[in-house]
Amino acid sequence: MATWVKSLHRTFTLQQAFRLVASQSRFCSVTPKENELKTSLNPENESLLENLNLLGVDLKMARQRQPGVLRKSFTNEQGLAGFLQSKGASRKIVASIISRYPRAITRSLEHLEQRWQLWRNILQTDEEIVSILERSPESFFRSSDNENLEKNITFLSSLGLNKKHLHRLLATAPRTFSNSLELNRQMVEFLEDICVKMGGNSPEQFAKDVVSRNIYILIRSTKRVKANIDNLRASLKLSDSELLALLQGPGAEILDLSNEYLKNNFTSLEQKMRSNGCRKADIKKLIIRYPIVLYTGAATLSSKLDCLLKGGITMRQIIDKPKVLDYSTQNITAKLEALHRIGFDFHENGISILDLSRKRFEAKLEKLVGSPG
DNA sequence: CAAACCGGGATCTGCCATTTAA
DNA sequence: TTAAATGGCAGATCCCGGTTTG
Repeated sequence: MATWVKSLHRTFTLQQAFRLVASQSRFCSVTPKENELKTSLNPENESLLENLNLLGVDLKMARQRQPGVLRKSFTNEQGLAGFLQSKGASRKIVASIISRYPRAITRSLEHLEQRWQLWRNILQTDEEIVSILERSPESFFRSSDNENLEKNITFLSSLGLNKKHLHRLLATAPRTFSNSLELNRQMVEFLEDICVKMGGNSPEQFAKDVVSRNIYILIRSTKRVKANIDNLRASLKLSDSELLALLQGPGAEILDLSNEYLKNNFTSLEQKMRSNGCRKADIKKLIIRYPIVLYTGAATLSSKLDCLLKGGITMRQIIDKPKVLDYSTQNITAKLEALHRIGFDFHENGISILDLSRKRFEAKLEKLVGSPG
């Protein structure tokens, strides 16, 4: 009874009252067999199921994800639906949200209103929030702790992240804001510790730089990030200052990769380069200058390198100009073909031309054709 | 002027396991 | 003992163009 009373603070509809009576009478009339005792004592709420059905919710999916929600006596599916629709979500979106994260229907209007406002402090429009909820309902609904959300915003701001950073963070890694403040704090402190241990003198700046360069870092475990840092340091034999510079710079982008994936990518790149006559120093140089090379899966990277080598480009040139690896194999192939047609000489002219956006490349190509040389 | 530098945009969730709360 | 809350995991690039530099 106590829990019922507690949940009564939110809108109490006639429908919900009816549902209570219905489920009680069902409870009384059933004489369960022993092996069915559990489910019969706490069956799914029929009128809730009906409600959800009317909303277009995929019950099978909801049941599979959070079965307990379907057994609750008091829920707020209508309030939630109305709320989301008032923010511009279509019926279909609402149904999809509830199907994928049923617990959403346990939130009160008051709570929803408050949480939405907090998100609106960072995101400009309701549409933007709706699109994030559609993408990832869990990020918004998994935690019911608005106070914690508020503290997170304060905390992240205190790191020196400005409005634009926060926007990017919430828009692309919304889970960050549902983390407990403590978890976020741990990651930040972990990063600051790294900086201090490596002899850096501005740990706060370091942490801020890493977070703003890798917006996914706060939804990773410190264990994972630590393992990646340790592996990078060991496999590249980095000094403290080298490591610090790498992490504070472009290296931050690969810290959130899963440990095995990063390790595999490194090993396979190393092998590939060795078999093409590179030495340890070459490998180190490439990765330090262009750590994102490790972001690419082994198979993809390998065929990309093959494509370049086959096109008459040397490993040496790639190491000196790693940005050419930015583009897809397909893109590179097309450029190589176009350049081959006009007899472009990479030895003479370098490979910078490959590291050009489509527009710039085409403009360049036109010039080369127009004035041969 | 071209080349080099540099950062940002799109996207990045959905599930499972464990801990905590009622 | 449930359900809620929370933490953590695997997954796996490409492209563009403004600005600075030479």
